[in-house]
Amino acid sequence: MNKEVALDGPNKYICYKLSKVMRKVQRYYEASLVHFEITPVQFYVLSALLSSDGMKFKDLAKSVGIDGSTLTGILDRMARGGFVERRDDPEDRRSLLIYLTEKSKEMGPDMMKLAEKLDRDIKEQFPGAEFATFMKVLDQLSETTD
Amino acid sequence: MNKEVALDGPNKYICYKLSKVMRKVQRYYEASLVHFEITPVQFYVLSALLSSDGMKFKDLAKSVGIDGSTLTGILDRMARGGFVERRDDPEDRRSLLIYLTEKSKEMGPDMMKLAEKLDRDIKEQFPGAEFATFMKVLDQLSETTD
DNA sequence: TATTAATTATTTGTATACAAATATAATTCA
DNA sequence: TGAATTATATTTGTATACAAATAATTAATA
Repeated sequence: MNKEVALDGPNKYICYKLSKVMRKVQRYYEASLVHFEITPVQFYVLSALLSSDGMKFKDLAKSVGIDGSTLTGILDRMARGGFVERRDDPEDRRSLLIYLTEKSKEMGPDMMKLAEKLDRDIKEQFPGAEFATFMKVLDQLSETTD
Repeated sequence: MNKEVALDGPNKYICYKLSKVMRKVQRYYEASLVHFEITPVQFYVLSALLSSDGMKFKDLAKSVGIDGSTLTGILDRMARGGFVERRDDPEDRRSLLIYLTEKSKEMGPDMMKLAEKLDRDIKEQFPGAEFATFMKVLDQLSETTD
């Protein structure tokens, strides 16, 4: 009678739960951001540049917390989509400065409003204190300098 | 004086925080699991099979919550590493049954003990009630049937 | 100053992750 | 029964993600 597939399987592990929820939330973002023809990760990069346009490649990578070799590909696709452009750094010929285009400066605020709405809709499902604790633990996990 | 890179950037978005923490915790798992020559995702698959060996491919994909096209590649690498083998399903020639090898049945419990230790070390950093709330929200997010 | 070090971004290789297309097999139903 | 539909796993294409190797440039130092 019991067609259940596993007793616990991987579901007890923190890392497994995190990745499962992360992928789910990411697909939720994707479904809305697709109207802007941008991916969640590209939106994070755009969002960092909205705070500080013209960052060095290296600082941008640090600011979104991803590896430089990953960022190279993301910027390739964002440039192809007309969201950013690379410019030479006049002070260091090894370095690149990353700038938003007019298009992304215009679209950026709408994307941010959308993302904020998605976050509100998620938050809404929980008692305020519960979700605050959730975010607090998340922040602390992201900060610990292991 | 202020060389900070961004005022907030993407860091206010739930999805961004989740992915950042998830990647960090995953790297933490990786660093230990590498001694078994297995990746975190492959360990989740192994863990599902430890609960129920010989599952159908389709049920295994559902059980670990990943797309079938992703699982195909994961099983290729796990078979190459000697952790699993595919067998024909005698009842349905379209279907495959996935079995653990002797090697993975032997190593499995040690991997689980290790993962449980990693989880304890994470949990330990927080007051019990806080972490319980964190896991509760995580579970609820993973279950909502959006 | 010339050689060595270190820094910066890219490339290459491997591993997820998913959508869409494909091939094979089982099921439906006309 | 035979054709159309459905189910199953794989393949292909695109997008992260990171480690290691590379190319170009700058900094350090002998």
